[in-house]
Amino acid sequence: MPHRPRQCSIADALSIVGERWSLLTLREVFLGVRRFDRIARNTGASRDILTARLTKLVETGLLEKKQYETHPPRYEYVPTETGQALHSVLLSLMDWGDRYITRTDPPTVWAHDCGATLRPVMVCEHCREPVRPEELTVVRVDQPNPE
Amino acid sequence: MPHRPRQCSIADALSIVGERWSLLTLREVFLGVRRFDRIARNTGASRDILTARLTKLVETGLLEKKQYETHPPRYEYVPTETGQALHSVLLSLMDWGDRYITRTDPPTVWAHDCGATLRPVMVCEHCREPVRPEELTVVRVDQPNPE
DNA sequence: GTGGTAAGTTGGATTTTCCAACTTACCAGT
DNA sequence: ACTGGTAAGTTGGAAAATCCAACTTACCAC
Repeated sequence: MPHRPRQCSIADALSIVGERWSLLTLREVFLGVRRFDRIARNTGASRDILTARLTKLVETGLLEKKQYETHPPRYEYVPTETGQALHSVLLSLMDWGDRYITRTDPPTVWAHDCGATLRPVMVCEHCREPVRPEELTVVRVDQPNPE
Repeated sequence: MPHRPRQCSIADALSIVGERWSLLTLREVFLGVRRFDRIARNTGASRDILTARLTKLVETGLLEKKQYETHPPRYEYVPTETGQALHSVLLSLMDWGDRYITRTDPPTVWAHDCGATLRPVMVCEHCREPVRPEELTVVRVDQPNPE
């Protein structure tokens, strides 16, 4: 019986943003840093790899490469709707890092338009209660290896 | 003036779970698959890399390695509280993948204890409204490169 | 003419990852 | 007793990804 990996949207997502520097590149873009040199400095990615990542993020439709000057040609990278939608993934990861890894004062703080400092909470759309892992059950899942 | 990368909890988080196979390994653990061979098959990770990842996840306190049999010794990996807390990051990533990448029927579906199929939504803890990127402002952020 | 900025590209070294085969130790069936 | 299967790795060598510093092109400012 052949074995295949589990079919899963997490794996699909990681095939787009799972390589090193992709998510930090998006972090910079979300913070408003949209040009090559600055993204390179702020992330620490080497320039050749950053070129590859930006190209991929453009090809996969997360960023758009816009020319903001013609002579000489200069570009900036702006998020598409698909790219924007990843913001909550980064907020989620940031919140986890804040709580369990960094442990000092959060290095980055966002304010919500409601006036409060943002504390992102994941809730169930239906009942609006926070999602706790122990209150979840798998309904359907790809089963690559029958028991 | 020396350049340093931005100090950030996303980077801190990725230093723990940003390598290839870490998040898929955690996905399996959250789905209840907690033994080496099965995790290897379901993720597709090669065995040596999986060994390294599991070791790191144990060392960083996301998983606990429990012996469930002594002769011969056999182990299983169970999430700690820190590990559990990553579940919402994976839900967030899964939701993004479902919506923008996979586009077919979601391969994995969770039910919430309230009875509904889970649709995870990120809200502001204070006002309980969904977090939309355009309603956020950076309050404080490490500035590695002064303008 | 000199220096600086922006957005890359290049070559070569280093590090990670992949892959298949091997190991140890037990159990189950014939 | 022998054969096959399972579990949890370990090993050696090849392949791929990443890192790094230097180079390029084209403009502008002094």
